[in-house]
Amino acid sequence: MFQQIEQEVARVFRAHVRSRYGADVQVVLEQPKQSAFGEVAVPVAFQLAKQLKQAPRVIAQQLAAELPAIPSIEKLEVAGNGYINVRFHRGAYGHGLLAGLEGAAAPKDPGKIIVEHTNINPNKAAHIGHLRNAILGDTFVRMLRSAGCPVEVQNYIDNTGVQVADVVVGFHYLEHQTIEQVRALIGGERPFDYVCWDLYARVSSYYGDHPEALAWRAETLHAIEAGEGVQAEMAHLVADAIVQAHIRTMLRLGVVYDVLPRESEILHLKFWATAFEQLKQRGAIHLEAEGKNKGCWVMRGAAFSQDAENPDDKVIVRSNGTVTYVGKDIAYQMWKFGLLGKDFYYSRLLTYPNGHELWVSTDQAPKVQTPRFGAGSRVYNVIDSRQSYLQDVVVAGLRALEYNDQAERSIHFSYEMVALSPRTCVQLGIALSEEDRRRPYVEVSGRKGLGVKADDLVNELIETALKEVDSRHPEEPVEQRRRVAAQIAIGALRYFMLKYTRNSVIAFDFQEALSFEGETGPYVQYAAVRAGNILKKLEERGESVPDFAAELTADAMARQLAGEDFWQLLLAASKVDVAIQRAIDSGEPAHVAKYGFQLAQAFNNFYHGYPVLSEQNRERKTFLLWMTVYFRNQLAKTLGVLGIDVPVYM
RNA sequence: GCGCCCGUAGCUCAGCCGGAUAGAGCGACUGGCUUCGAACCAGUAGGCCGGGGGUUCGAGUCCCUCCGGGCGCGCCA
Repeated sequence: MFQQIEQEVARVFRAHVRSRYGADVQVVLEQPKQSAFGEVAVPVAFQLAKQLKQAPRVIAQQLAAELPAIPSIEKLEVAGNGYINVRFHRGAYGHGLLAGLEGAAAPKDPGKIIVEHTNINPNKAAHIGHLRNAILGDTFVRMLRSAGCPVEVQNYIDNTGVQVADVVVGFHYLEHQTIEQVRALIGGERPFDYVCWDLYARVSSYYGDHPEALAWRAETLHAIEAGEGVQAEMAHLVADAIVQAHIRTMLRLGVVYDVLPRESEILHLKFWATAFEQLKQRGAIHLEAEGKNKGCWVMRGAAFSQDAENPDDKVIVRSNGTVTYVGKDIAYQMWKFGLLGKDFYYSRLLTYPNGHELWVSTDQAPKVQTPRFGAGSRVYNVIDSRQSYLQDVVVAGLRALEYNDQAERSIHFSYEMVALSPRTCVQLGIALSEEDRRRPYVEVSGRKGLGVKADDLVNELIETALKEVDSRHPEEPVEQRRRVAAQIAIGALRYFMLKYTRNSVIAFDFQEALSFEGETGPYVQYAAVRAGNILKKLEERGESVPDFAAELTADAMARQLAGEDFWQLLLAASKVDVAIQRAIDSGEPAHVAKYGFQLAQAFNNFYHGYPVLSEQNRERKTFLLWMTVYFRNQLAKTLGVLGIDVPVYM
């Protein structure tokens, strides 16, 4: 509703400026600095001042006096040096919201959007850095879907890479385990992804002491690529089991996927060979005849490097004929846009509890009809900012193939790393140097096995939340208390990962993450629960929710919204879609989180200032109840976009 | 060396395309529970928006420069 009025205001202003001054301006609308100034501010007089050589204030006065009437607008006021502040017709606005005239705006670009996120090496348990990736990606997907965009969620699985090979080295060469023994571990007491977490760290440190052991890695990689031998079989076993573990971990946070494209199929279905041909034909890469890259197929550094002076070329195919990670990524990116002329086969990996199906790539033609994936019109790759150089190379590859539109629509949705606060390092028993102790944060290393595992963190959050829930609701069933505690824990975690903008390094701190007060997920959840409590209490008293549409006429709305308090509250609550759209445009899920927090603050204000149930005036009480229902719905909608549930009680 | 990111209240961070008096949470200090349950609310203190130049009607925001910090720059992924 807010958006529609904004569009209408901009349209009328633009048309009027064109006919009155013969100038075509893009009318931008702002939020007035102070809410008392009105709902929308139009600074168009400033834009015109230069062209017309007149004071902005004079132009603003002319515009305000002469602008054709807009039904949803009550009046225009000139303020400051030339702002035109717009005041909505409050009764009509409230009545419109009540009548459900929201109407989601149609997406500008109806094509399918692909969002790739999570993308964890399937060789060990997920850690908090992976959580930031998955939560950012998943929330962005929810934002896009909320705005009506069709979205496909991909989680790329590098099941044939060095990291998986290293764990196989650990099982096979260091521990002399057979396939059967590893299989037994998968169903064993200790979570398999935790077992691999430790083993991977051991293998990494073993390489440090015994560099000759790197031959084992080479042998294993070779076996994996050839698809033969016990190491290859073990690699599949390990990767598949770890993928299952990751999917379970992410499901706890409400993160689900549509398809898992795997590197093994990129290899077996010769995606690379196809891409290689295109790259060669179009001259995007060339065979280096001499120098340090002799015998390699390289991409010219000038194509992607920011360093104009002496750009280093990027090796795409090594002199031994094997393709690098970037090369494979170019092929994968081409597939995402439907530019490869090839597709995977798919098989169903599992069905989520809500019925959603998860598919995985395969190299075997299926006997039954399956969905198809890829061929998107816009691609977001949620990848940590440390890989921006490689992402630049991938985009340069598309450009070198003259897929300029697609290069334009390849978006590196980058974010900064999650480090640990020094305090949390000490808590985890990680040794710190004097220097580290003084830093605001300390980077952790998966190879050393240092860091916070995602499941450990979630477990700890649930235990902390459960203590609170138990103390407040000892009479409720244990199972339900656990469910509520889990919802609060996930709310806290998701909000924590979302409250920072993407290019801010998060210094993860247990104490902060475990907090449920202030600007946190539980604060927002609590507001929604409180709204629900009012309605629950109403029914307990034998009253029922009034027929709002029948009782709250536009006149009644106008009366109730005449006061500044209610009007500002309602206005804030009506802007969920505005906030989401703004967050999509700026690529910042944090903006939705911030909005949710402000919405909760607004409701807590309302809750504190206006006892709903004890209100004596009939119209006022009906209005307050409607506000309660409206707030609860808007809070729930915002939380839903953040991937956070509203518990039944708190 | 080159490139990218960051520097805003004691701490952690917001600040939309340059706009009106720079915001929030935490922490500190004062107050508020008669259950629509305080995981809350009200209030106080706290700022040369890293420094310096510029652009303009106007700069936390854009440009240049310096200082400080982080991250990249492999025939690893």
